[in-house]
Amino acid sequence: MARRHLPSLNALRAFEAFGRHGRMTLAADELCVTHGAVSRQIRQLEEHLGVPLTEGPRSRLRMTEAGLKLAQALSPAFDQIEAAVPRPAEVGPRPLVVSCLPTFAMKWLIPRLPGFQAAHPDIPVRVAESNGPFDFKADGIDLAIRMRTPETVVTYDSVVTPFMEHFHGPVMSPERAAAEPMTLERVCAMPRLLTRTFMESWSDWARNFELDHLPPPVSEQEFDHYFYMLEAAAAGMGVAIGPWAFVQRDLASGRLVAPLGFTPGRARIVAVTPPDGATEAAVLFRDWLLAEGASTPLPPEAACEPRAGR
Amino acid sequence: MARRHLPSLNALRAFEAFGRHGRMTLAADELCVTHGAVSRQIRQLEEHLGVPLTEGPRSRLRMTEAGLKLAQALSPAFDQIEAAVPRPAEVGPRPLVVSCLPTFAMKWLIPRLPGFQAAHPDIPVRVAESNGPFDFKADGIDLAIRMRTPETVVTYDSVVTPFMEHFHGPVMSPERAAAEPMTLERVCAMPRLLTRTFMESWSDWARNFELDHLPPPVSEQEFDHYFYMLEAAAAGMGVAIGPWAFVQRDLASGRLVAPLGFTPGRARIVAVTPPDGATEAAVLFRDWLLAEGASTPLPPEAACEPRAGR
DNA sequence: CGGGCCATGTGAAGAAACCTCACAGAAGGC
DNA sequence: GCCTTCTGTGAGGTTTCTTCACATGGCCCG
Repeated sequence: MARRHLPSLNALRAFEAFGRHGRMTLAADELCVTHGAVSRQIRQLEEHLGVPLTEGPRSRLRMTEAGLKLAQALSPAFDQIEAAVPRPAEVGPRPLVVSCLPTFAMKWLIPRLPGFQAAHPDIPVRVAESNGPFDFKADGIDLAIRMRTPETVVTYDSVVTPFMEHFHGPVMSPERAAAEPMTLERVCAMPRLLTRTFMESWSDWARNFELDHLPPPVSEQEFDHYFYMLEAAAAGMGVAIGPWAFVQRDLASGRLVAPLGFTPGRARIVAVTPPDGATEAAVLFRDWLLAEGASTPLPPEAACEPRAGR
Repeated sequence: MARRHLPSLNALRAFEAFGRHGRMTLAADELCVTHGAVSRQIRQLEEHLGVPLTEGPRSRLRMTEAGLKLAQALSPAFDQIEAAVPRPAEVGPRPLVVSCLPTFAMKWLIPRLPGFQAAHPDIPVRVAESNGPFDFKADGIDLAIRMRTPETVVTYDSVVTPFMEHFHGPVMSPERAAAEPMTLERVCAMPRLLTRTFMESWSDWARNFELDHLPPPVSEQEFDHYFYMLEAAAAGMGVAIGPWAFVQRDLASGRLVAPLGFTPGRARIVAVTPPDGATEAAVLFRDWLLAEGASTPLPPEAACEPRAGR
C-alpha cells in the first residue's frame, strides 16, 4: 500500500545524472550507456509523472523548474545510497582518496584525471565528492580540494596549497543577456542564484568593483550544489556568480553567457593535506594539481571589463 | 567515473522493503511481486556486495548487522525519493491524509485499513508516514496518529483523542531468552535498544516496577525507526521495549519473545486533529480508530507479572 | 518423532524492461 | 548554406526480472 507508485528507479537515476551534467550525452557517459537510452528513460519518466522535466531546443536542452526541483532532491538521496552501500573489497594498493566539491570533480578534475593516471599508472585514485567539513583520518582522505577565502574559518591543522587562480563572473542564459547591452546595474537588478557551497560568492565578486554593498537583490534562490545553480542560470531563472573553471564548457557551448566577463576572486582553489605529513601519493597528486592549475587557460577577458579599477 | 558501481537499484529497494517488514513475503506484497522475486534480488545483492545480508534459518530469517546498517541507510534515502517525486495528479475526491509513525502504519494501521475502506468506500485514505512534528495546513494533513506521554511537549493547538491502550514490555530474540529463567535483573543487564521515535520508552516502562532509576545499561544502541529496533532485537543484539501493538505478530511467529510480559505504559496512542474543526472524513476516521482500538486484543499477560505492584 | 505448516530457495520458461544501432530532425556557428 | 552538436525515434536484440511450481529446512504440536 505504502510505497508502490514510484516510477522506475533507473529512470530516476538517469534523470538525476542528466540534472547534474546538463546534457544527456554526458549523463549517458556516466552511466555507461548510449544517449538514446537516457533519452528514453527521461521521456518515460515525464510520461509517468505527466510533468515536463525538460524544455528548450534539443541542442540546448534545459530542465524545467519542476525538473530542477526533482533533480535537486534526488541527488542527495542517491548520494546517501551510494555512501551506504559497502564497497566490494578493493583490490590492489590502497587508492589515493581525494575529497572534492562535486561540481569541481565533474567539471574540472575528472576530465583531467586520465593525465594523472597516465603519469602514475600505479596510483589508483578515488574521488570522494563532498563539500562539507572533513576529517582526514575518520574519512580516510589523503588530500582534499576546497575553495578558500582569506576569511575561511579553519578548524583543523593542515597544509594548504593553492594551485589555481580563481576567476569568476556573473553568468546567465543567452535569452536573459540578449535583451539589451548588459551593464553592472542591470546584472545587479536580476534575481540572484546562490549555492550553499560558497555563499560569499556575490560579495566576493562585488569587491572587484569597489562595491562594498551590492544593491539588495530583487530575489534570491539558494541551491545545494554549484551544478544546480548553474542549471538554474541556464534555465533563465536568474544570474549566478560562476567560477571560470566550472562554466568554461557551458560558455563554449552557448548554454551560458558571461556578459561582464570574469574577474579574479579572492577565493583560491586549494589542495589540503594532513598536518602530519602527506602520503607519497598525495604529494605527487598535489604536484600534478599545481602543474594542471598553471596550465589551465585563463578566461580570455580576464581582468578586463571591470567598470571600476582592479 | 563517479557513480557507477552501484548494485541494481531494484535489488536495493527489495532489500529495503525486506528490512522494514522483516520477512520476504511481506516485502514481496508491498512491491507487488512474488516472494521468489525478492529472494532472488536479495541473493543477487549479497553476491554483488560479497557480504551476507541475511542469516538464520529460512523460516526465521533475520538481517545481519551489515544488513541492518544498510537497510537503515536506505530507508531515508528512498523516503526522500518518494517525497521528491511529484504525484501524478490525483483523481476523484481529495483523499483523507493521515500522518502516522511508519511502524504503526505497517504493523497496525494498514492491515486494518480495508475495514475502513469497506465502511466508507467513498473516502480515499492516504497514509503519510512521518514521526516528526507536523503542520496540519502546510503538510495537508487531516489527522495525525502519535504517541503521547503526559509530559509530551505540545507546541500547537490541537484536539487529542486517545484511542488505544498502550502496553509494552521488553522483547528479545528467543536465543537470548532461552539461556535461563528471565528476571527483571537479567533484562536490565542486557544491551538496550532504543528508537529515536520514543526515547523515553525505557524510563516509562520502568515506572511500572517502581524503579525510579533503571540500572545504567551495559550498552545502548539507537535506531531511527521502531522496525529497525525490533529487527535488531530479533537479531539478538539486545533488548527493546516493544509496544504490544507492534510486536504482536512477531511474538506469534516466534521471532521475538517477551519473557516479562507486558505492562500498561503511560503513553497513549492518540489521534490528533486540527483545533479549528476536523473535516467530516477525519471525524469518521477518528471514530473508526476508537472502535478499532477498543477491539484490538490486549496482551494475554497484560497487567500480570510486574514484580512490583501496579 | 512424524506430519503439517510456514517461509524461503531454486530451475526453467516466459515477460518485461532496457539497450543499441542507425538514422532523422533541429538549432547554432562559421 | 554547410557543418557540427545534441536529442528524438523505429526496429530489433539482449539482459534482467518474474512467475510458477516444487524442493528444502525449521518449527510446532500432538
